[in-house]
Amino acid sequence: MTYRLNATAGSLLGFLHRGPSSGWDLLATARVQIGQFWSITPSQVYRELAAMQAEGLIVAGESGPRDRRPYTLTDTGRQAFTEWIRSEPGPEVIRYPLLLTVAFGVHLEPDVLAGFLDRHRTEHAERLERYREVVAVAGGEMDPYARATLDFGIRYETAVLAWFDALPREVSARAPRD
Amino acid sequence: MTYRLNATAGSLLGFLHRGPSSGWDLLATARVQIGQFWSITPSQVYRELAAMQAEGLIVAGESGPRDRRPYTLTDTGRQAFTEWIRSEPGPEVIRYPLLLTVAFGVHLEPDVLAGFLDRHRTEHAERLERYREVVAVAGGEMDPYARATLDFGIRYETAVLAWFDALPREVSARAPRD
DNA sequence: TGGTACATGTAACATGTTACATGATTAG
DNA sequence: CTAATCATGTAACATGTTACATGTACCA
Repeated sequence: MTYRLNATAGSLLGFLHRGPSSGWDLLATARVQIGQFWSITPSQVYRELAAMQAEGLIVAGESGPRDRRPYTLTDTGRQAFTEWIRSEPGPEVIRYPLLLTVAFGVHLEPDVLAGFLDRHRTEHAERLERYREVVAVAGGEMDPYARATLDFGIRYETAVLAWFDALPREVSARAPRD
Repeated sequence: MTYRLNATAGSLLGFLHRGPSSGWDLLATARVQIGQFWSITPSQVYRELAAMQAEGLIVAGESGPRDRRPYTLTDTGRQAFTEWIRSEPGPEVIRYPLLLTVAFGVHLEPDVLAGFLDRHRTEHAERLERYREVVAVAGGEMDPYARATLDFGIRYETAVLAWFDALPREVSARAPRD
């Protein structure tokens, strides 16, 4: 029985297949590649790396400049990753506090709710814009898997924007003042 | 400074505005009303209820049949809820393990990945079906806020299904066997 | 009258978040 | 030479998950 990986640890191992890398770099990579649907904080990265090293899934190399400590995948780690990636992915979890606010919108001043909706809509629009730029710039040479997850992001943001725009006045309108 | 609520606790207080209710019933209500974008387990409910009672946001009534213990909102609780609902909703969090699997799809046998995709697609299709039925049955008399969150679910599931269907063969196809 | 679903909870653990501490290096 | 950023990490806490324990009421 090998060490049971959680999804965050599994992803880190996945990135280590590309070669040795430091926690800092892994964090940056993760944020770019899977950040849209799998958030990761620095603490988590270092915690998982420490745990995985203790289990022998990775080994730390000599620390380089600025204490950069490159981690390398071991055979045990490779095996653990393979096991993880082959296991049935767990259920999707969406936690969208804005929707809670909407759900209890009766208890909220229309102006306040409208403000929340505005800000969140803007954020989604910006994200969509960013994804589209990535496709425009790098779309051609992306591998089909990365491309598929990016496409998910684009479709998701598009759908969310359409939702914002279809919201009935009672929900989204600021109270008229005159 | 009143007690700082988390979103789960805030939602429970929100439901208590409709009248006293037991933990069990709150759980059922939450699963129906906000379960699509805010998962809740029994443990959480009882833990938050205990904490909120300790803070005086709610009071437990006489336990009825089967130990049902109805909780009632206090004025302090009402105030805490108002404060919570008026606070800027936090960022959205999506955690979709299937997308991690896709992202690392290079390391996975095509058949296995195709199987995962199949099962998840089915689940999304079923969910969409369920939402549509709710609209068909209760759509008319739903309040616009509940309707808006349900609409979010419908648009989300629709977009996800479209994503599944647009996946390129390299990603979604089972290896041809012959 | 025996099984099933109801109803509340506790304990242990896994994961995620926030805040902070520390020192190294680089850019201006 | 000094401020900003890089890079690693720890500590404390909040939240979420899983497994289990306990007893109650209803229904066949």
